[in-house]
Amino acid sequence: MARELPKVYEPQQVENRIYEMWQKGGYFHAKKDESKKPFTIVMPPPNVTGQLHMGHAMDATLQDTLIRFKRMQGYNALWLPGVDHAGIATQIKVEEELRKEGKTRYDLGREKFLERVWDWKHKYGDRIVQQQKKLGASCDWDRARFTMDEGCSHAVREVFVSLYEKGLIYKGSRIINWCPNCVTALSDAEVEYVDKPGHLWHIRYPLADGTGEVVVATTRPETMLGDTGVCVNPNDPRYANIVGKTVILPLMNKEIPVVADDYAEMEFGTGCVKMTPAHDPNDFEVGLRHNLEVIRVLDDNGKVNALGGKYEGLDRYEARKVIVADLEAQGYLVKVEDYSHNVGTCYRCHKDVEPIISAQWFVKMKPLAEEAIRVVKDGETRFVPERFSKTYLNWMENVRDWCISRQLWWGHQIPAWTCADCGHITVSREDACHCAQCGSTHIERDPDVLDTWFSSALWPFETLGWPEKNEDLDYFYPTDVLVTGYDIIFFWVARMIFSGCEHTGKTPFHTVLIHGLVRDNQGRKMSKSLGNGIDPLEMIDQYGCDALRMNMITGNSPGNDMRFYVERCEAMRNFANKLWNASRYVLMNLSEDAVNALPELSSLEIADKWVLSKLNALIAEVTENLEKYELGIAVQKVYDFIWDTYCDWYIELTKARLYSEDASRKQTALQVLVYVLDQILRLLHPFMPFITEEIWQSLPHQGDALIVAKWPEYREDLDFRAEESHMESVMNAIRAIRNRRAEMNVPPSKKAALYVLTSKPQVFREGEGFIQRLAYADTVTMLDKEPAELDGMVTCTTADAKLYIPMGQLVDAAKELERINKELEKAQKNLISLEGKLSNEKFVSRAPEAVVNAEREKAQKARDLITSLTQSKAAMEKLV
RNA sequence: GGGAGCAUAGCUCAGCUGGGAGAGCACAUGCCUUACAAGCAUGGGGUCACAGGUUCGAGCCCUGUUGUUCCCACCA
Repeated sequence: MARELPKVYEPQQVENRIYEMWQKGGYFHAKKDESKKPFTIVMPPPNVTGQLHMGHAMDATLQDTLIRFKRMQGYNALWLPGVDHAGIATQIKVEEELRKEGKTRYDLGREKFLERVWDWKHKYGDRIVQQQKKLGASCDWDRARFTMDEGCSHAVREVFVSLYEKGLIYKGSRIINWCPNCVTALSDAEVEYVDKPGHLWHIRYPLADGTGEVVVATTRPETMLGDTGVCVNPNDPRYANIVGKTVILPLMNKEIPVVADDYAEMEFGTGCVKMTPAHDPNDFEVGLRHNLEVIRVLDDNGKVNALGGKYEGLDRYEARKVIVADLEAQGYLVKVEDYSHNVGTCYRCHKDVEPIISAQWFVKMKPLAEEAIRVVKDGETRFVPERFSKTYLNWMENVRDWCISRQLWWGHQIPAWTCADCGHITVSREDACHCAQCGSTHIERDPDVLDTWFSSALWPFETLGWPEKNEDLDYFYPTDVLVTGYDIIFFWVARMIFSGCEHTGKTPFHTVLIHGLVRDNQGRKMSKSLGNGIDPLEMIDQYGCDALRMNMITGNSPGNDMRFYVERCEAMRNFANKLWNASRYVLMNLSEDAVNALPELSSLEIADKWVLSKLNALIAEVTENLEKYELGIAVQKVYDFIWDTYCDWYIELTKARLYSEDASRKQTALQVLVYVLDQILRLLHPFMPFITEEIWQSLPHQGDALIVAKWPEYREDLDFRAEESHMESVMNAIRAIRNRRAEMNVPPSKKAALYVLTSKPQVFREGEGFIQRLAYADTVTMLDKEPAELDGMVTCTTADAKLYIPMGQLVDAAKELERINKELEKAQKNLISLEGKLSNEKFVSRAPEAVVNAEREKAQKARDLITSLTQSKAAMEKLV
């Protein structure tokens, strides 16, 4: 045939070439075409700083598989890629680079610093894209977007202003999560709570009137510098008499009030809580109710500020030590207990987060959440697996206002200008040059930028041109499926849904396909600090992209974490090689003028009908599985069909014909071989795109490329159930004979005669050749009754036949008798259980008829088997 | 405190609507059978965590228990 294929599949020789071919063919590009239905996936944009990791590989494999499946089904499939500017992550990277030069971002100033970041983006921003291409991603790269590009910036500005105009964005002083290390505010979602061992310090606060004292307990003694009250439960008899009095705040020597509020729980600690409204969200709330002063004692870097008296300038942890020591020295410390508690940490740098009162911008979430809840409850957006909708709804129903301002430079700067003269804040789509209220030109733009997720939230529609009206948006939006890990449901999925609902009036996708995390082979998260990460690119180099992709999908179900085993890559590489060699077998036998078409159905033989019928069922099932997002099940079926049905059986079944002199029989076999191979390649292509395309190109084919070939469909005319079951009868006989020979250690080279007693002589006559070849029989003889002489005969019994092999001296009568007894016992047990079932009146009357009949058949077969085994037993006993 | 997942062969995991307990790897035996030793054939190995319940029938549905992992939540 056209090309001589190497004996071992070498992905390195194939993948880049094939990928280039696809790109040149423009197959990844989707443009509006009313004659086709669109199918759209927007890619979760990886961080521009990112290095490809297994999570990306998982994400990309699932999406690419779906997109390729839909493309082959005839949809106008668009997979829209892009990259995220990743505010904090990127800024930190560039700042690190600066540090090596001995500089900070402040040395450069905002403008110069941003130039540096853009330089960095232009230099490295493409790396992750190149890596994704290695995964075989069939994205429409022409449409690739960046969350900071002009269009996205425009969309962000539009959304900010319109939400502000609707009163859904506001600026206010609230307790927010502050990372003193990253020096910025964080949203609630960006805080990770970690259980850390700590202490509970019990501190004595004397009553100002000298009549006693209260003892408060705290995990953060340094915050006492900002204490402005003490809180007890109004129903607590122990403290009823001191409510309204004041206590002296130790170290600060300040009088602060005792207030009564339900917040204090009588059972916990002493029932008495110190109030630090500037550094604790609950205290803040209590403070509001009781008019407590708000004194912020920590600065942006987590150091005690001027309001902290003599502790000014101390870092929060140093301050803690010194304060505890002072308390102890002055006799205020009652006791210290070990106490482990939840500490909020920054999801970026993992340093402890400080709750701090600060003026920030917020999105008012309640009104936005309503519709976002409705679309999921009404099934307009469905999570796969379903259980994640619970996670989502639970979050959405309890969502709090979203702090969107960040004290960074890299990001979308907030379009708000504050007037130095009248204090009015002007929020505007165009850059403002004067105050909208008083007209003053003494206005200054808010230096803060928006949370990175603010722009990611718009991803499904900003990438299609929103807010401009355009045909792509009309055609491709709403998108179809969103594929992502469960770890960013809150960060991203939830925010996309409410953003889509609010700004486009439509939920952005009908399905959210959730996958789990890829862990190491011990079940640990892959992480830099553990050094247990496995580089997907390395796996691709070693085993090929297709093998890695198969590893990601096989044996995995949606939403569940998976452990990564290099061994499975190896297994999948072996599978690729298996397919490769099967294809070589077919190609070796193909003539120059071979065509890819089924022969006349009338010329098909039993094996052909068997394989075609099995293929037909496979097509129906795999298509259904894929449509239900059961990729793991789908791929398993294709794998089994290829290895077991096609390679181990069908190819073997065709060998006699291929090596025979009968040209027309040979031709039929070849055409079926090619046809089935072609169909297999199509079914496997979404999972293993490279090898399938490479082989397909070598086969006779119509069309330019497998990537755009038509997805197989079930064909009524290829449903050969009767022949399928006849073939299975013959195969069962072959298996039984092989089994018996293996038990007796008879080598394949040692052929033996075979006598067959069967109720389906026709079938076995047709399968004679197969039995000879695959069960090492030199002759096959049909019997119409039990052979008279059973000496030296080995018998095996299948559902349809009794097979006799004269093995002469090879038969160890004692051993054989033992085997027969064992089998007989098993059969009798089986029969007893079946008869029990059938004599159960309830079973017979209530179970579906088909089930009952099947049991009756089984029982009959069991009886036949017992009869036949009993005869064999008798014969064998004579020999012992 | 609330919620969710998981528990099936030595290991890692599938098992879609309840009727046959499966795959890969590992293990054992025999094979270089003209596509493939990265292979072929054959085999051993499971109380489907435990206890109840529903059902003619439960790995699958319901209740509870135990173990384990994760998510959410302001108990100082």
